[in-house]
Amino acid sequence: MKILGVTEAVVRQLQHKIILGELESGARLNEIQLAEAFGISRAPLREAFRLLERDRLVTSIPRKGSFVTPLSAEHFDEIYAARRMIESYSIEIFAQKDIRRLDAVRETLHAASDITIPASDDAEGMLTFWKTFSDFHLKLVECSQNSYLQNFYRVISLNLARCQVMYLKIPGSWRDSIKHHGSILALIEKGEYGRARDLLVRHLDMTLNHLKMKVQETPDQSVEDAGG
Amino acid sequence: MKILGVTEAVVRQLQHKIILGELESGARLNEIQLAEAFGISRAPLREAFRLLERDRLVTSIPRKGSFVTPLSAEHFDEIYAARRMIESYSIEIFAQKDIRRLDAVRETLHAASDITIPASDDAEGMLTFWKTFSDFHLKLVECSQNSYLQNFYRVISLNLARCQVMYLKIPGSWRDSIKHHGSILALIEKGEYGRARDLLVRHLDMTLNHLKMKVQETPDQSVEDAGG
DNA sequence: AGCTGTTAGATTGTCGACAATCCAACAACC
DNA sequence: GGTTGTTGGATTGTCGACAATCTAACAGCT
Repeated sequence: MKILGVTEAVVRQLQHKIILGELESGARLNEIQLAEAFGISRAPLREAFRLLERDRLVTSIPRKGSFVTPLSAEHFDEIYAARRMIESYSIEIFAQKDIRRLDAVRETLHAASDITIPASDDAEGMLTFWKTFSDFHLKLVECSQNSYLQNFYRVISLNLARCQVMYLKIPGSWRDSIKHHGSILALIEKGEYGRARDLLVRHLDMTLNHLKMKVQETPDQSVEDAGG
Repeated sequence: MKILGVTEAVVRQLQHKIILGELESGARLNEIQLAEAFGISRAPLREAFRLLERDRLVTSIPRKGSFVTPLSAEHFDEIYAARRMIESYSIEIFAQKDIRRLDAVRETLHAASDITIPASDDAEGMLTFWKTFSDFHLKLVECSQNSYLQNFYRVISLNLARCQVMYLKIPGSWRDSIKHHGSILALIEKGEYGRARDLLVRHLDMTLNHLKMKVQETPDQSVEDAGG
């Protein structure tokens, strides 16, 4: 129970709803309705919209309204291209700066290898599951010691989460991911940055392909009414 | 004279003030004072803050206030590293996708070659000067056809502008820049992407070095009171 | 019938006021 | 004298109401 921080709480809730798809891609976000639903006034809600807009989860059009940022198949390519770029760069940084702060990365990987795949209706489980995996890549990017990149990667990561929620249902591929992550980390530790980079890119491409296949299978999702 | 769009107008004005250094790095942004100065209420001003926060020009700390995002020498390195990464990537995309949409890039370059260096007290001139140059790089990034990258580059570009305002006073180096830009474009058009990339990186490194030298020369700036 | 102007409803934009919180100066105590 | 508790002012957070704007349905005209 929070004493204060209405905006913060609302941001987190909306964030989760958008990631989990409870608020559909492109859905209108009615200020009055949502304010009533959260039991707050419109002022902090609008603040929350701006924060979410910063993370590209919400798109506001002046005098028109705010919407859940649409996320189509083309965005998958963009997101993965951006990931490829940033994470490749991060590995290059290892080579250049000889950073040895991999403890945090290793920890996140360890956490990931223990986790179990959540059921499709287990929203909270899905979120922690996503967070665990995204943390590995995030820690990797943190090693670049570039705050701009970290910010950017956070945005990427959040939107990636929206994609991955669809992908989560594919069994087995997550086990492969954990293996890949381990191999990448091992290569970095051995100083074989080139091979680490290659494996990373291959891993990302594979994940992207799986994701796109999955989306092709289910071109239209059942529209769920999130009003009540 | 605008009929409506208070927030938009305020955003632009604050943006310019921050870029030009009229609002000092780290300066507190008092809501009441600024609202009065602009002749508006605090609501749209706060909205403006959130928008500027998205662009990393303003940093808000909950229940503490909003501040002009500090920009120290370390940020120069981060910004230029990010530029290097993104623009290198953009050139790689040329190689992969064989994009031939360079007309826009060429136009911006042409515009840049005509421009004259503004006087240090000519604020408007400085802004258009910056915009002209940043457009070249922005158009380059647009060729990547990745909206995430473009958004990110916009943020980079805005913060870069803050750096470059300091740099503007170095005569001659801008002429070099124009030459470099021309050479890079020519290499891309000839399909020599590797050399284009190398020149770009060299150009960025040189600019960064000039910038850092300039900053070293003037370690403390005269603090200007922007309150009245 | 199809198009355009009007109008009513809904929605966003803005405002001024109040409540909660933070900060700094001052006083009391060890 | 230094440290801690208190108190007042300043500032941010939140609210409800009004104004400006947009949307869409309806009526009137060609």
